[in-house]
Amino acid sequence: MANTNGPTRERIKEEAYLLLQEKGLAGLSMRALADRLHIKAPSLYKHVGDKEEIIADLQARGISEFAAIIQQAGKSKKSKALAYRKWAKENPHLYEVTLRTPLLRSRIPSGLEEGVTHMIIEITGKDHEHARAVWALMHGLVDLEIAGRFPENADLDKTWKRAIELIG
Amino acid sequence: MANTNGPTRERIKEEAYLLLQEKGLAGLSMRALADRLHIKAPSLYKHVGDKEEIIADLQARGISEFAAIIQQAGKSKKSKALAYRKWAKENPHLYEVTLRTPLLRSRIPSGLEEGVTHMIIEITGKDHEHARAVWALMHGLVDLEIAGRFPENADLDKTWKRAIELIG
DNA sequence: ACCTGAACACCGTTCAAGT
DNA sequence: ACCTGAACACCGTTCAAGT
Repeated sequence: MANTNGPTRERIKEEAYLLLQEKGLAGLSMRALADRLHIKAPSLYKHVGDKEEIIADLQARGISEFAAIIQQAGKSKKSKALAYRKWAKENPHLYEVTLRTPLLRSRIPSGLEEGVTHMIIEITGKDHEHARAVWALMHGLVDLEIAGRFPENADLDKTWKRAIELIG
Repeated sequence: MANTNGPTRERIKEEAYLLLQEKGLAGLSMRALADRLHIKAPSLYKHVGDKEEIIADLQARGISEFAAIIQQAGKSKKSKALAYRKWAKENPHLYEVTLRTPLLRSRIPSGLEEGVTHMIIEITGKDHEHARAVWALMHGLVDLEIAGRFPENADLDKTWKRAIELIG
């Protein structure tokens, strides 16, 4: 035996997070993850069910981080919106897993998603429909920006300013 | 020789489009594409440079279709918005390649992207910033809807109505 | 000029075998 | 209880060899 103690489930998920931040979603393979833990890929399956379990854990982490960031931001809608953008740009890989990958609802802690929805409704101060439209606007801006979809000469600060006016 | 005529580049790209519509982006592999053309995967490389060339072609097709759909829709912003939603929902795989996959700018016909940008600005009737915010809102709504991100009991018709009011 | 099998460097996952 | 090598069914792509 090379190791006296194998990695715990927590250790695996933490290492998956670090690997994601370093190499992105495409670089997060079971083999690469196993390498970092100094075990072989098949051994991972003694600790986690499958790769989806790892992805679901990262999504839960992303949702929690996101909620914390928005709550800590200033009270105005503008502060909240700019915090959303800042967080997404600073954590593009986590953003991709959390918001650009189908949500593994059955595998994340129940209540997590609902909590965030509730928070957004409180911030926007109106009903579900308005809250969803606001969220879609923020998400759309971030998504198109991360994907490099806006032309290079686009003034995105100005675009966000205008978007925030829209939802004011 | 099994075939007297191998597939043309056009035939390959058309078959790629059909395969995409049937099996989605994940099902669009070079091997599966070759199977449909009754050749082996390595033979594809005598006709196309690589898989990116095929993806770029699909993106160009998606952009063109999208532009046509929006132009054909009624003149009001509401009609245009609902046409956007309808097209995306009816062509989720093409939407994914075209708008959820990094745009291969260097490999699509020049002017295509700019043409669409120009069109959106004309429709929204204001400046670049406003047009981008409107586009982000539409894209965000579609993206979250396709990804199944809204709760199951969400009334999306109502959400779109509210979003359209926002940009009125 | 076009097509092929074999190969390379990858995936996620299973399983019998070892300790 | 945990780890392993070998294997299976996949990827995109290259290349020498055939016609």
